[in-house]
Amino acid sequence: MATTNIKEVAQRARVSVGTVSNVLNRPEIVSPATRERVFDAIRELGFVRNEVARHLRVGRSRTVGLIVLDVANPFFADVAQGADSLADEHDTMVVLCNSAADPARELRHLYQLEQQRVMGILITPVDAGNPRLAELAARGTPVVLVDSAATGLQCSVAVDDRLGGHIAGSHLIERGHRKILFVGGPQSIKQVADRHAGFTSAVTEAGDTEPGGGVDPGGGMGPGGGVELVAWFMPALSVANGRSAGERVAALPSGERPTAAFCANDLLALGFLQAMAARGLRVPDDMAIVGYDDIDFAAAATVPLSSVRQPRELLGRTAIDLLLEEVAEPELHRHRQVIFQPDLVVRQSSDLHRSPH
Amino acid sequence: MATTNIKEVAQRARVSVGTVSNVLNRPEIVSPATRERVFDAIRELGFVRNEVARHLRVGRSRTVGLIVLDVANPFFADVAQGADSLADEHDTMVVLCNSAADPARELRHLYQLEQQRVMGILITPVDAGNPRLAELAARGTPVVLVDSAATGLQCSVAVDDRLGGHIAGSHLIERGHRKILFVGGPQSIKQVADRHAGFTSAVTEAGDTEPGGGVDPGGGMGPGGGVELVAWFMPALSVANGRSAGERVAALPSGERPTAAFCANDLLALGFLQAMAARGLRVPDDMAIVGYDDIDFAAAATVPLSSVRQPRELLGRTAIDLLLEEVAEPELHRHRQVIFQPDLVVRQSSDLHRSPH
DNA sequence: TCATCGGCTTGAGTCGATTCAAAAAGATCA
DNA sequence: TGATCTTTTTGAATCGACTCAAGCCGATGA
Repeated sequence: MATTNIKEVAQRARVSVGTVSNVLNRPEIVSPATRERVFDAIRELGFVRNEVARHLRVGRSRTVGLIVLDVANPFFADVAQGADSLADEHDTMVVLCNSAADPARELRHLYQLEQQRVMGILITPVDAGNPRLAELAARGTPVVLVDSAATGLQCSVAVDDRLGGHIAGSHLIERGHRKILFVGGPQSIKQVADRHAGFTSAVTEAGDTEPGGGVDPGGGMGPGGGVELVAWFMPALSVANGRSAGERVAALPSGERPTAAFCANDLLALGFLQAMAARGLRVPDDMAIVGYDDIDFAAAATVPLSSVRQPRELLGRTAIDLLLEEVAEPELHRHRQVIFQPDLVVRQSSDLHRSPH
Repeated sequence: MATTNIKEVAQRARVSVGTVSNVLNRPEIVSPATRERVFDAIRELGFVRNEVARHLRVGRSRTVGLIVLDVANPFFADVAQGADSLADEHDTMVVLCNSAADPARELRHLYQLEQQRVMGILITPVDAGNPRLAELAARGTPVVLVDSAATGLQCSVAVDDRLGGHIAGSHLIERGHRKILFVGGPQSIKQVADRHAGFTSAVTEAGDTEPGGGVDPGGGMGPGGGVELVAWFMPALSVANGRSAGERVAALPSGERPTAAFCANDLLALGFLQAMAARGLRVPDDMAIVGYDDIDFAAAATVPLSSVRQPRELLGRTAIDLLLEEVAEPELHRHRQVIFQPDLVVRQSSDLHRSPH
């Protein structure tokens, strides 16, 4: 380890360590001649400042942790990109961590980041009610919830998932579907629960205006005159789980089979779509599909996918913005909950103009 | 900032700071009674060890930097996941950084990571010949090249890109194509150059055995009896660039238009495929397509995409492995270059059995 | 009772950069 | 030339945890 330190630089430039530090941090207070000598020494020795020591002394870090549910999901990649771009403008580094929706991994990352004394943590929590998050904040590490609304104890940026679910539901009902499947992930994930709730509410409203319509919003596949709803909660929001949900649906007798599916994210939807193709069901004729997130691949799918769009990069940027605001004035800071509106991008996968059956 | 330190813990437990440190690092040498008292104090105060101070003192960090060309590309997400999983087993943290194929961003990240005195850096360099990488290693931060072969100055893990290009080229020629387009990214990216070179070599070999075949491997669209090759190098390996290449090709008169395209990665290929659909060209009938990386979305595309598959997670795991090996015994360590073999997954996008024309 | 020994605990010194009061050097003016 | 400012530079103290030589203590054996 041939790491040069500030002391060697000082020796070489024939000044004190204090002066080298000044050159590094407030060059304007050092005389030009000295400053040049120090710069020369830095260059000759290949000196790179030890940020660890600096951090220990000043107590303030220049890195932010971002913990997401799934790095392999392009949605989060875009959120991360948004966060990174704004952080960069503030000379701050974002370290991206993957909880893979596993509470134990999430906890480990939280602990590691706290040990590192990062400036703050942006997190899409596995479980938004996790008391550890509040404890973290209390111990001095600000936390911003991303894609998940907070309850006042911390800042958050989110997209209205209930509204998104509602939009998707209304769209499918409007297109004439009367038996609709919701494909979700673990209900403990708030996004899943909210999208499902919004979706259900759309169905309920439709049932109210439906003449003689009996609605079954809860799940289960009972008979009923109005809109029938089934909900399946898969163990993860992945392509593979979407595929297995699709296969399960395709195996149903065509009379019992829903005519449309709303998937809680695009990965599920893409897997679901693959299963349809594999089982010879036509999309949207036999099965309409709406996804969520509108990742770039949604438009490039076997059948271009309708999807609820969220402002992905803006989510990331706003989260960093809230964090920087909190760090800049911890006293004055009032926690804020920012909520964006999603919108639906209709593509071929749900765009059947005639009513099915 | 209510951060408790080891001193407060010591006071509360009525022991010295040295003892608290011992409890933290070698609990077995502390008597059970004292140990318990200290653990109690830690719990009561909510003490979390300051990794920054620890790192400064012991000089060794427990984090590794991973700089990739594009976090939004699922290929790199999978590499990162592989790295993360092995690092986790060694109680080490991976911080993921995105260079976005921009040398300036890459440089900034290298600098930040060196300042943080990370244990080492895994990087998919924008320019593998960058002398900064060797300098970094010389100054004490080990570097492992990922998805890019090194020349002996450092460790590397890669997949044989020339071979991958060759496999793709042979496949298309075998399927009867005689006018083939290569869609690449910046030639400065080694993966692009190698895939192109391998691809060209496949064509050249085919030309040699072709009766009377004049081959034009370099690019340009001159006439010739054998296999004709065109190469377009787009500014980035993205879906958008693939789309614009596709539109450009679709605009050609059908006589001049290639019948097949090999794209340097799947993002390009997916964009290219979208453009074909938009312009009403059938895949694979009017245009066969082969991509590279075999990301999960390739199989889910409008027309399932043939693609050259790489062992993505294994790349990441192996990179961490090499790094840990180097860090464990810096003296004994001999740099190694690990190379994996790619293979082709044939799907519908290139699977036309009759010869085109 | 005293010397010896092993098991625990102590606390000063250290890692590298920053800070700031104080000293030194330089500039200005009478 | 000396007094008075102003501009630069200095170096000791500091951040929090780790290390290790030295000390303490109780037990054991003579």
